[in-house]
Amino acid sequence: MRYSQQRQIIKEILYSTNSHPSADWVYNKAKKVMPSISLGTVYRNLRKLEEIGSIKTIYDGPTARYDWNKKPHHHLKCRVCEEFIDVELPDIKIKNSVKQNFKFVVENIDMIFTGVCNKH
Amino acid sequence: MRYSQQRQIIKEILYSTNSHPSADWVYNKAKKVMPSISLGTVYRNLRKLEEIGSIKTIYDGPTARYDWNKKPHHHLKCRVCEEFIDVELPDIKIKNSVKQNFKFVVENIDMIFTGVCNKH
DNA sequence: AATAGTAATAGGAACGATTACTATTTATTG
DNA sequence: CAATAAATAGTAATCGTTCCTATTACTATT
Repeated sequence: MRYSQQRQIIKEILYSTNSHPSADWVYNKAKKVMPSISLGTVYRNLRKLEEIGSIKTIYDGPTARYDWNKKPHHHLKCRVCEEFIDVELPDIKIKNSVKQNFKFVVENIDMIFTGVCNKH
Repeated sequence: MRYSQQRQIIKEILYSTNSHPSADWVYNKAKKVMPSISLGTVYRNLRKLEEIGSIKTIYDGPTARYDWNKKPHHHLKCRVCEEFIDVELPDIKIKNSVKQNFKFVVENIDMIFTGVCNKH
């Protein structure tokens, strides 16, 4: 994959926040650095960054959000401030329970805990 | 809320399957019973059924799926057959762990286990 | 430094899922 | 059975995302 300034900017924006932003948020931030950047470029590069394993995609209802944190982890979603908070939780037991009880080979677990965070 | 035949049909379709169907799937099934039904009516009534607590909505990427099973439960998603399978799992421990370690009041937990089911 | 080759871009059209709008129909209630 | 208001069908609009295409810009080679 060839270097591109646009992709570099997008990557830096993602790596500078914990807010698990949407593509549109990234696009608006990127426009401040490079006004000519297009939304399609943002989507294409987010997909590429995901492909090469630089970022992860999480889904918040119908919209995708992007996360630089590649360590396996789950998310707390505060319904007051709408923030996503990363949490590393031991999920081995629950994974094994699913494997044994349902003969289902688990490859990935997504957990979203919705509630109220400690700021409220 | 006033009775409507359309809503009744939609509800019956949902309650007759375990496949966690999308709005479009419900629409196509409903058309077989009532050819004049419109897609907007399906969406409006799915929303209403959710509002009054008759069904639950789960998100599969950009598309919503609807579930008559109101008992708290999680989902296994087979990446081969694309089926969603309901599972009741004890999540009290993990919930308390989140509460204690992150001072986060958990109101709801959504877990999606992606992998391969026992048919493959 | 100029060139060729090709990957990446900007901008806009297209797409799938969903919601909004509006004139018409239909359930409910006196 | 007539009045009223909620629900509908059909269609336009919206949202998030992907696709398309002519143009631009990295990079390797001269």
